[in-house]
Amino acid sequence: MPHPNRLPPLSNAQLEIMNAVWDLGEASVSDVLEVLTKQHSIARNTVQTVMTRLAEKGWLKYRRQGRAFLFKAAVPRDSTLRVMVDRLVENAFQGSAEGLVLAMLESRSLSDEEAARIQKLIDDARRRRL
Amino acid sequence: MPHPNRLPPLSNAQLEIMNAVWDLGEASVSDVLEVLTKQHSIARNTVQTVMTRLAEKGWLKYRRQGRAFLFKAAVPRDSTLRVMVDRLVENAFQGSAEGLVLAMLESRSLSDEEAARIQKLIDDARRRRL
DNA sequence: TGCCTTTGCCGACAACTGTCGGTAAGATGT
DNA sequence: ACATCTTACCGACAGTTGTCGGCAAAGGCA
Repeated sequence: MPHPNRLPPLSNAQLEIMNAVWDLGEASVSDVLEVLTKQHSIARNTVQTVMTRLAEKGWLKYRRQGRAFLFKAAVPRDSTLRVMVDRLVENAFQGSAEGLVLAMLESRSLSDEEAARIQKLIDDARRRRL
Repeated sequence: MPHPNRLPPLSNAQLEIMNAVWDLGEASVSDVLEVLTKQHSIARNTVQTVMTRLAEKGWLKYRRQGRAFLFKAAVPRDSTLRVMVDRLVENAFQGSAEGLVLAMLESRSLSDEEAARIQKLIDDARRRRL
């Protein structure tokens, strides 16, 4: 179970594929292709190539099933997301998580309902920790 | 004043340089080099190349001053950071800002003091908005 | 048996990135 | 005037990414 810190960062296209695999649990190239084509046009071989490269790098593992391969994520989604956020905080916000939240608040993409839910989230987390 | 949405995403090395330029306001290659070498070893030409390419892409603008060039960010830092966060929320958290906050909370990199300050931040923002 | 579909494999390619070296032209100091 | 320093300019190179095409084997169907 490699830690995502040791792995190179995921590009957007790679993340899309990882998301599909995380959602599906175990998936063939065709399965992932099916998911992705719902979002935008993409060739089978593109998916194949990216998945192979993700496996080479340790993001995916796979096993044969008959003639095809079934891929599974080699790294859990949540730890990967944590690392991504940590990196963003570190690189873009000089380590200030507040800075990140501030940026979210300034962006219209955060509604008041969401802000309220987030507050509750933090509230609960703090209560649990103290 | 291009909007960062129209610009290709910044890699890590590029972000480091943008950070230096944002901090300095207006900076020559040497100025940026000086800042970066405090963090890690890097050749002058590396900085030069990356800055030139950032200018080609519209992240930086520049003017001559004597023999050298002075660069300025062509895009404000805050809107760039907003876009970066929005993209992360979109691509990694399927649009859920809560998901991002949850990831931060799960990560040890968020102390309780920070959590408290963040709560206050959201509190203030909500009060101002309502 | 012969054809169509699915799938893997190999290779390709242009773009971008991070990294720098070499050269040469001005600016500066002695 | 000469040596040194600073800086821009040009070019290079290996690695990664996103994108796919073509071929061939394996399996299923008429």
